[in-house]
Formats: sequence, structure tokens, C-alpha cells
Amino acid sequence: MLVTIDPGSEEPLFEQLAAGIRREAATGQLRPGERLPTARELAASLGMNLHTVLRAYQDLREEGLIDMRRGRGAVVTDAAAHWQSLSREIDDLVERARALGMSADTLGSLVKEAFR
Amino acid sequence: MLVTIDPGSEEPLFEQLAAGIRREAATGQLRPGERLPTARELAASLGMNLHTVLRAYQDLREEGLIDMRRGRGAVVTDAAAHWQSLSREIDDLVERARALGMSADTLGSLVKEAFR
DNA sequence: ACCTATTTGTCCGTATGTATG
DNA sequence: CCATACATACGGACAAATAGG
Repeated sequence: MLVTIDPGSEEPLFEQLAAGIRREAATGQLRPGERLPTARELAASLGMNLHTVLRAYQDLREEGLIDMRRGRGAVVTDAAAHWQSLSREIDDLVERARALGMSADTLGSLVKEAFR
Repeated sequence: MLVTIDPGSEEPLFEQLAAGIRREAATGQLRPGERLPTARELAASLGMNLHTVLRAYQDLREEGLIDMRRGRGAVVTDAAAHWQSLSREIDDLVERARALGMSADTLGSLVKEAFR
């Protein structure tokens, strides 16, 4: 699993981490059944606090992307396979938004608003 | 212009307001050349502070959706017409994400991540 | 050229909540 | 759980740009 973190970004660390893992799942680089590193391992390897990693993991669990159990760590669920089917559509949309000079945040806002 | 604000939401007031206006523009209910209410008017009618409305307006200006100047108020630019062309594609994507049980925030995160 | 009303821009401060480590 | 830092929201006051008479 390859996730890059930018400590200078405006985006919270736990959100960057969660987003990175989501992307790994959506692009098929993280498969259902695969086990994530333990929170302590990941915190050490990324140079961030254990709480921060745990928060990202808990967000992903609430979304249904991973299954977490005491003593067994975090395992990727089948949701990852479903997400993958959306990947191309998302890429197409992003490409068109880019052509219009639209920013990531603006497009994200329009998408979230369209949910209502 | 019809924008509804939920004071109990986790989302910041200024962001809710900006998102609502973006949607009005993307769906064609707010046309290029149209003038937005003054910040004070809108603040009074929505029951929020002047500064909060101004912040939403300034975000929209940075995105290029509105043109704003002292003494003249805020006017919708031509960007609104371009955004409109994305509206259907966004709705389709949202519909498919919904069918997979995906939340608005998760989809928004995948979209933002796809920008990179 | 002048004055005035309108509207945003900027600064002060304060209170509250949340993110982070 | 705790301390620090930051974001949000509100309130007031004045400055600056604009438009129109």
C-alpha cells in the first residue's frame, strides 16, 4: 500500500490518509480480503501519531470499506470491488471539470450538493 | 434565489450557503448577469452574520462564479453557463454511487482524490 | 466637481467548537 | 484525557469603491 502524506497541506492528516486508502481501493490496488498494516506500524512508517491513524481507520470502517476487529487488525471488505466500477466514470467527470477550469473543491461541492 | 440553511449541520454555514448558490448556478436557476442580494440583505433574511455571507461570496468570487465589487454588489458570471453542462453527468454519477450505498462524503473524497 | 447613499473590505474583539499530537 | 492550536461564527466600527443626482 502506497499513501503519501503532505504535512503542509490544509487538509487534515487523518483525512489525507483515509482518502489515500480509498483511492487504493477504488483503483484496485487494494483488494477485498487484504489486510491493512496495524495502526502502530502505519503511524511509525508515516511519522504520524497513533490517534491520527486510528481516526482514519475508524472513518473507513464507518463507510464499510474495512472490517476492524480486536487483535486482528483491519481487513478490506467487498465494498472495494464495487467502488472500482465507479472509477472510470469519476475520471471522466474530473477530466471534463478540469477542461472548464473547475477546481477540485468546487466539483466536490457540486457532487455533494447533487446528493440532496 | 432559494437556498436553505441547516444551522444544526456539521457543515459550516458559509460552505452551505456557497454550495447552495453553486447548485442554483449549475442547474440554471441562477443566470449569468443576474445580481445576488447584498450581503446584508441575505444575512438578515437567512438569520446569519454579515461576515459569514461575505465569506461565502468571496469563495464564489475566487472560483469565478461571481463578480463582486464595493458599491456594486455581486453579479453572476458566464461560468454558470459552463457549469450547467456538467450537471447531468454529476447527477448520473451520484445516482450510481447511491445504488452502491456510497455516502456523499465518500464520493466527494474519491472525486477530489481523482484530481491528482 | 461635490455630495450622498449603497455596498463590500478590513480590522478589532469574543465565544465556541474541533483537530491534532 | 488533556493541552494547544485552529476554524467557525458573531458583533461592531470604520475605510474604500461605486453609482447617481
